[in-house]
Amino acid sequence: MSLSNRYNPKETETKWYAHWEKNNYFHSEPDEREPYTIVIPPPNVTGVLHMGHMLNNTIQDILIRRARLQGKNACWVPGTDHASIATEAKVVKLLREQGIKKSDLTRDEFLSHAFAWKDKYGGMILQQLKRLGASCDWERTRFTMEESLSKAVVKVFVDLHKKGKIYRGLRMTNWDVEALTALSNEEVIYRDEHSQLFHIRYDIEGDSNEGIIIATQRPETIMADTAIAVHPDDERFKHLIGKNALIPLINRSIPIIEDTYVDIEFGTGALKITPAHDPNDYEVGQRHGLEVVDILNANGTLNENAQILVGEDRFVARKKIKKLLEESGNLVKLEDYTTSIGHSERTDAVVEPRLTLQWYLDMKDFAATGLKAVKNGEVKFYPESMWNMYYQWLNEDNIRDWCISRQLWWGQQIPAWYVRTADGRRWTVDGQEVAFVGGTVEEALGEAKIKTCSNNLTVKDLVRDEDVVDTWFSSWLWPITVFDGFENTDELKYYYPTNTLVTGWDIIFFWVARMIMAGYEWSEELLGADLKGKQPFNDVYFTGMVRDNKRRKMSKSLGNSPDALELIENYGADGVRFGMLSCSSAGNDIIFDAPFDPVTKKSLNESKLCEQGRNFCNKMWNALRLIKGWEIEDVEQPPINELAVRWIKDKADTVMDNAEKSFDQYRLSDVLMGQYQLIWSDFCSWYLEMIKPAYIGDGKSKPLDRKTYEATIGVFEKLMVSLHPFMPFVTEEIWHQLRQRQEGNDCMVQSYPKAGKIDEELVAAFEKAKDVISKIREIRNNKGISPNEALKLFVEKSGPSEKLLDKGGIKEMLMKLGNLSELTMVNEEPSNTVSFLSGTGKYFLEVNIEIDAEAELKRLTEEKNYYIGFIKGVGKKLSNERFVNNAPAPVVEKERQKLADGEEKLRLVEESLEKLEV
RNA sequence: GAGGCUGUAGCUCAGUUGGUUUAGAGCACUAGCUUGACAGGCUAGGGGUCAUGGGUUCGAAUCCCUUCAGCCUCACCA
Repeated sequence: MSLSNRYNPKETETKWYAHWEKNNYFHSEPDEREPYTIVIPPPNVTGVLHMGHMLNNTIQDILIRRARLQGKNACWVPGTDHASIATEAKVVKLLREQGIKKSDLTRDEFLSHAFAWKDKYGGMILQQLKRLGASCDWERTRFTMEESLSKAVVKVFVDLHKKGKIYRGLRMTNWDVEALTALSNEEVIYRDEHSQLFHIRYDIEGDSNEGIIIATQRPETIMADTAIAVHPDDERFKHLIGKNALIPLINRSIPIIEDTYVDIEFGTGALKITPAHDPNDYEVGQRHGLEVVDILNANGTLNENAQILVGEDRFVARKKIKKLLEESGNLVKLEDYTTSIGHSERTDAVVEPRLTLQWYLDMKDFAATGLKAVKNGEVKFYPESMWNMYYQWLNEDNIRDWCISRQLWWGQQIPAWYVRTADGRRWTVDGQEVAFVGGTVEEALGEAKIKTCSNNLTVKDLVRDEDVVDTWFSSWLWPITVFDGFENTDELKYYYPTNTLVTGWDIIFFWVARMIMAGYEWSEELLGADLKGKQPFNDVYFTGMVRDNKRRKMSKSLGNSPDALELIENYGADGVRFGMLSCSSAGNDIIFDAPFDPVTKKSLNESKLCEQGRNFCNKMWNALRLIKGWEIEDVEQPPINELAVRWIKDKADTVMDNAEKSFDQYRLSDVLMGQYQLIWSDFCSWYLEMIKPAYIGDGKSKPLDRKTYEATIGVFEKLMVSLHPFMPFVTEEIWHQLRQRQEGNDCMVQSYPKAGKIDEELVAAFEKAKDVISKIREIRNNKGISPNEALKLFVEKSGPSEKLLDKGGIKEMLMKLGNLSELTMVNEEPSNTVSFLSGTGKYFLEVNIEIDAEAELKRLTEEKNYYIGFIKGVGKKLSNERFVNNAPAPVVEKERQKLADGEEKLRLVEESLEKLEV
C-alpha cells in the first residue's frame, strides 16, 4: 500500500460526507432509544457562513456526534429564519436596482418576488454547513415562513389574544424611517455620537423684550412644540409660568408650564416639550393635557404641520433651520455635545420615536415565568454568569411589553380584521378601531357579527390588518414548530424538551428568553400527560462573539473576518474545527487571531490555530503510514511491547475518563486538548517509538509481533472514535485505512469507548522511566552528544530504583529510547560520568568526552539551591503547629513526604558535589 | 446612572469545592538533529513578583474588599 505523506482533506471530506448522507446516518426517527436533540439557531435565509456560525455549528456537531456515538437517538434539526426586516430590505433594494418600486407592487406581487429570490439564494448557508461537516438531519430542514410554521404563528397569536395578553395600542414606538416599520426595543442599538446643543430663544407673547431660552439637539422639531417646561423650584423662571411663548419662525403660541421632570442643572433649565417626537415629552404632555403636533412623515421628512421646510428630510431640515434661526436672531448659542443615538439594528437608520398604533404582547407574566425557569434550574445556563444579563432584562422593573407588529410584507400577516363602514373607514367604539382576531377570516367575521350586532356582515365587509409579526414571534416557537407540535404531537412528545441550545449571548433576549417563555406557555397544553418538561431545552451553551486580535467583533463590513469557506479550503474542515475550538471557552469572547494584510488591512484567510489542526491531521495520518508499513510476524511479544500496550491502554482510559467529566460541563476545548496530547505526545511520541521495530538497513526494519500490532490497531481505532466528534473526516478516513471494513462499519456509528480499570502503579512506573529518558536526552543535548551514539548508564542500587527496573519492559524501554548500550546497577559513583536525579533515584551517564567540571559544579549547585529553597518552604509549613493541627491529615502527610523526598534529593546532589570537588 | 464579565509566559488560553514537589498547554522564540511515518517532523531549553494594594486562613492564582485597565448589558440624557 502506498499512502501520500500528507493527509489530503479535500478528497476525504467530500467522499465521507457523501457516504454518511447516503447511509442516512444523520436522520432521526423516534424510537425506543433515548433522544438527544438540538435545534439549530436558524440563520437568516439569505445569510452566508461566517466565523460565528462556524464556531456555533462546530460545537453543535460535536455534541450531536458524541450523543450518536453514545448510542442515543441524535437529532439535529436545521433550518433558516425568514428574517423579515433584513430580507425585505434586501429584496426592496434588489427590485430597486431592477427599476421596480415596492410601492408599485401589490402585496402578493412583492411576496412572489421575495419567494423567488429566497428560492434562488436562500439556504446557501445550509450547503456551506455541510462543508464544515455538520451532521444535521437535512430531511427535517425547516423554514420559519413555511406553511406549517406560519400556521403556528397565527394559532398562538389568536390564543394569546384570547388570553388577553395581546393588545393594540397607540404608543411611542421606535420607528425605522428607512424600512418604514416599528421596531421592538431590542432592535434599537444605541451609540454615542457627537452632536450640538442648540440654545434657542423663544419670545414671550405680548412682551418681545422678554424671552426664554431652551436647549435642544433637535431644532428641527421646534414646530412640533406644544409647551415649554421649567422646574417649579427654579427661581429664574417663576415669573414666566402661566405666560405663553412664541415658537420662533412660525410664531405659534405655546404655554410655559412647570414640571418636576425638568432638570434645573441641565442646559438652560428650560425644556421644550414636543410630545409627538420624544417619549418623555409625550409623558409630560399627557400629564398636562397638551396637544400632540406631529410634524414628521413616516419616512422622516417634515409634513405640512411643520409649516416651514415641508418635505425636507429631518437632518437636512436641521441644517436649514440652524441658518434660519441664526438669521432671525433666535439662535443664542451652540454647544458641542455627545449623546447616544438609537439606530435600527437592521437598516442602521437613526430611529425616530413615533406615536403609532401597534400590537403589543404583555410581558409581565412571561417574564416571571422565564426568570423562574432558569432560577429553579429547569433551564441551565453555561456559563452561569449569563443569568445576570438575563435577570436584568427580565426583572419586573425593566421588562417592557413586546411590540410585535411590523409594517412589512415579508412575514406572517397579523390575523386581525376590521369592519369597513359605509364611509370606507374602520368601525370604531369610543373613537378606537376595533380589531377582530381569528384563526381565519370566518372566525373573525363571527366575532364581528356579534360585536357589531349586524348579522348581515360578510367577509367582504372585513379588511385585514396590513402588518406582519416580528420575526422573533415565529422563531420563539422554533423548538415546538420544527416538530409541527401545534398540529400533531407525535414527534414533539419524543423530542421535547430538547437537550442543548448552542447560541451566541447576543440573542439572549431576542430569542433565548422568548423561547423559554413560549415553551412554558404551550408545551403543557400541547403534551399534557406526555410532557417530560416544560422547558424547550435543558441546557443553554452560550458561545462568545468571535473577535479579531483588536477585540473588534468580526464582521463583513469591517473586513476583519477571514472567509469561512476559504479557511476550510486552506486547512480542511477538521483543521478549522480544531482551530475554532482550541480558542473557545463557554461564554467568553473568542479572539480568533488571523493575520491582516499590511497593505489592504483586510484579514487574510490564514490562521495559526487552524494550521495546528491541519498539522494534527497530518500527524495522525503519518502514524497510520508508519503502522501500515510494518511487517508483521507471529513471534513472541517482547516485554517492552507488552509494557507499552498496557501503558497506552491505561493512558487512553485516563484521558477518556477526564473527557467524560469535561463533556458534562461543556468544557469542550479541554476534551480536545486532552485528545490532542494523548495522540500526539503519548501515542505517537512515546508509544510508537517504543514498539517501533529496529531498523536493519536498506529501508527495512525487523518485523513486529502480531499481538502488539493488533493491540496497536485497536488502540488507534479507539482514539479515532473518541476524537471523531471533533474531527469527523480525518478520523473516518483513518478508521477505514486501519482495517478492511464491511459496508456500514463506519467510525461515526461506532460506540463511544468506555474507560476500563486503570493500573495506577504501571502508569506511575512508566512516568518515572520517561523522566529518566528525558534527562538522558537533556544531557546529550547539553553536552552535544548525538542521539545516535549509544551510551552506558549506571544506576545507583537502592530500593526504589531496583523496583523500577524489575518491572517488566522498563529496562528495555530505557535502553531503547535512551539509546543505551549498557544498563548496570552500581553501589558507588563511577568515574567520568555525569550524575543526575530522577525522583530519588540516582543515575550516572558515561560520556566519552571530557567532563567540564566547572559547568557540572554550576549545574549541581543550582540544583542544590533549588532543593534548599524547596525544603525551607515545606519545612516552614511543617514547623507551623497550626498547620499540622488544622490541616487534614492527608495534606500534612503529603507535605511530610515532600520534605523527605526533598531532603533525600539534596543529600544525593551534595554527594555528587563532594565527589566533583575531590 | 445601575449592573455584569475579564485581567495568569511575547500571543491565545487552562488552572474544576482554597492544599498534587515554590504555576500548566499550544503557538512564537532559542539550541541541536540530511531520524528510515511525519521539517506541516524529532529532542531539549529559556520565559510568569498569577493587574494592584489590603484582608480572611495553618495555607490564596483560587474567597472578601480597594484601586487601575479592558470589555459588555440595561436605563437616561433638552
